[in-house]
Order: sequence, then C-alpha cells, then structure tokens
Amino acid sequence: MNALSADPPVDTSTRLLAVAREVFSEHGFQGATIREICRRAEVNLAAVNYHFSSKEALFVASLDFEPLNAICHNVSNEVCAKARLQCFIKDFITQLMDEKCSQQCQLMMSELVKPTVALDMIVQEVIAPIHHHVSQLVRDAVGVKVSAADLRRSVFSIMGQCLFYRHSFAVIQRLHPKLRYDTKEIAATAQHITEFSLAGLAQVATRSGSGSAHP
Amino acid sequence: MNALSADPPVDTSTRLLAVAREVFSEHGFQGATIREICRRAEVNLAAVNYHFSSKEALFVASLDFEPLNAICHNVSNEVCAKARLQCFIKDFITQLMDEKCSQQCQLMMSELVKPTVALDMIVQEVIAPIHHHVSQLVRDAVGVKVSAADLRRSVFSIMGQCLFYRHSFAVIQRLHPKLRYDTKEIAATAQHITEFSLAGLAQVATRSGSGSAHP
DNA sequence: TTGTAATTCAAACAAACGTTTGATACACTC
DNA sequence: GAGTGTATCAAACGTTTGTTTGAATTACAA
Repeated sequence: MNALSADPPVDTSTRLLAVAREVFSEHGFQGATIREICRRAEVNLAAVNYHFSSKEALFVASLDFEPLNAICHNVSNEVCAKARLQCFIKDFITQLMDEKCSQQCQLMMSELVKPTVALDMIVQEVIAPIHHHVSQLVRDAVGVKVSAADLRRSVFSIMGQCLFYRHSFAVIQRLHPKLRYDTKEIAATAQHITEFSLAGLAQVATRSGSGSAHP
Repeated sequence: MNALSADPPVDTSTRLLAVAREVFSEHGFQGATIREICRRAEVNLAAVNYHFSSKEALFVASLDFEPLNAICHNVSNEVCAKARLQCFIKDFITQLMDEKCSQQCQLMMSELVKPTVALDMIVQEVIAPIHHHVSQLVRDAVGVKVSAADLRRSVFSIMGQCLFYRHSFAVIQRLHPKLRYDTKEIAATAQHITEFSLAGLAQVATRSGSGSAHP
C-alpha cells in the first residue's frame, strides 16, 4: 500500500513529497514525524532538511489541490439546472468517499481542527471554487432571485449534507457497523441528497416571493 | 479565562480534570502535554501520574458527556411534530455554537480525525441518543412510513446541515470573514435548516408512496 | 506529641523529536 | 586523473515528551 511501489527511478525529492502527503494526511502536521516520512521513503533522515530546509516547508510543498479541484472543471453539459446540481452532488460525494481523495480530505479535517497556513491555501484553491460553483448551481436551480443570506445558507445545506459522510464517517461506522458505502449505496445517497435539497431549494424559492427568472 | 479562577478550595484531582478538559479539547490527546496541564492547574508535574496513573487515564477520566446530552432530555412539549423538529434544530445549533459545548465539540472533531477509545464512548453516550431522538422526530414529522434507509439518510441530512456550522467553522470564517454567528444569525440559520429540511422530508414522504400515518 | 499514611515536590529518567554536522560517495568538467 | 559541486550517510546536537524516583511536606489518628 506504499505510494512508492516502483521505487528506484524517482529521485529523493519526489519520493519525499509523495510519502509526506501520506504521512501528513494520516497524522496531521504535528503528529507526523520526519523520521517516519524518511523511513517510508527509504531515504536518509537528513534528506528532508537538505532538500526542503524544514519540516514545515516540506508540509507546504507537499500540499496537493488537484484531486478535489477536478470536480469543478468537470462541468456537465446538462441544460437543466436541476440535472447539473444532481450531477455535481453525485460527483462530489463520490470523490469524497473515493480512495484517491482520501489524503486530501483527511488533511483538510486535520486543518479544520487545528488550522495552519495550509487551511488558507486549501480554502483559496479548493473550497472557495467549489462553493462558488455550487452557488451558481443553486441560483440556476432555484430560478428566482434569492437573498445573499438565503443563497449562502442553501449552499451550506447542500455542502453540509455531502460533507457529513466524510467528516462523520467514523461515527457512521459506529452507528451502523454493517453499512458499506459501495458504489450502489453512494449513488442512493447522492440521489437522496439531490431530492432532499431540490425540495428544500423550492421551499427557499417560494419564500423569496416574486422575481422569478423563469417567468 | 482559566477554568479555575477560584483555585484554592478544590483538590488536585478536580483541578486536573477541569484543566485536562481544556487542554485536551484544544490540542487533542496527542498534542496535549501533561506539563501544560499541570502548569495551568498549578500542580506538580508528578500529580497526573500519582492521581490518574497515566496521561491516557486522565484523558478518559476527563471526558464529559453532559453538555450536548442535555438537548435530548430537553424535550419540548409541542404537540406538532414539525414544531418539535424546529425546536430541536434551534436547540442543537445553539448548543453547537455555544461556548459551553466548545470543549466537547472540539474534542469530538479531534476524535473524528484520529479516533481513540474516546470516540466509542462519545458515540455511545452522546451521538447515538441524539440520532435516535432525531429519528423519532423525523418519523413523526414525515407522518408516513419510510424505509430504514430513507429514515437514516434523512437524519444524516439534518445532522449534516447542523454540524456543518461546527465542523467547517474555520472554513466559513475564511469564506465570509465579516459574518458573525450571533444569536440573531443562529436563529435565522436554524429557521433556514428547519424549512429546508421539512420540505426535504415532505419530498421523502411522497416518494414513500401510500401508508400515511395521518390519513 | 508521636507515628503512619497520603500527598507534594524538585530532579532525573529513557525515549522521541526536528535539526545540524562533517565525512563520504557520486557525477561531472577541465 | 584532478578538481568541483551535489547528494547521501551515520552520528550527534539540544529540546521536549511521558514517566519514575526518593525525599520533603502535610493530614490525621493514637
């Protein structure tokens, strides 16, 4: 399960970066040790300070925003706004539960508990774009003009429902030990959140009264 | 802001437990040091191992389930199921954002990132009762019989929306720096989640077809 | 007051931490 | 082959960690 199954041809810096992403996501910045990073990367203990000058510099250098960022550029060409929202929710949940994003999500949770400089970068590079994206989806799906507060809270409602399955995963495992989040269960969950949220958004729309953008 | 403003009359064990709750919630189990705990409690370094035999034993002994547990026993005497759900959501969000629950919530987040024995106890003593409570509220509010999966996902949708404001608080601060969660904003947020969720639950009810408990 | 147990204290323990050092090995130009 | 800059290495640096020790202090019964 090591990130460096094919070791020899990659140089020390690259090996360190890959392993650093692993270890920092597993233990957070404080909990991770450069001794474990070097041991797993099979490099000398002094390599970190030689190539990156410090543990913190390695931490910042190892940050990777690609995995979760992908879902924003992965725009569906659905014309129906509600269908686009449905696609996003399914993509988002799938990514959240995917092994590939595991490191990034785990690190983000560590940062939520004890924010470092990394959180500012993650918010700027990953989270803000997602929220902007969802904001636009919500605006299109609602159809009528909604207040900034209603829009923000609606985005939070959708994000909150999705993130719950990542943030509270350890709780879900203990509450429902037999439940497995395979592809089928994830799809059903995404379907539920979509229907639940579209109904919620419709309610927000009615509250906002007139001003429909789809007359 | 120390938990021990009135120091002298309380004995060493009590002082240690109070300060331990502070420090463990601030830094998590690993990040907390018994030196800081003893310094804040103004007791000798050896006191922890003398009174509790180890750092981990102090950690377990310092766990406090009271604050969040209160909202389950605080049952409203509303007859209308939807009104009871509304009361719960407002109580829950208020508690989540309250200073009084800050320690418990912070510790819970640490446990979600890196679970220890504490998470099992917290799930059993605090989270499971809340989920059971919300399950009953949802059953009553929906009115019709829903499948176990629909019920579970609906509870997760409501919990997820509420917990978002705690789990992602550091993100919200960075996305909306000027936003302050005072009593008014919290009330508006609770109102939004209630309306959003009742609409979502109504959608789940229609999907469940016939079998209404309120014919 | 004396004797005994409980508690507190300064000091030290071994282990693990991030970082630094100086010697060694390697790759390359002249 | 000599010289030069880069990379790797074992070893040690000074701190900080949780825990232990043994003496000093306190509390309380006889």
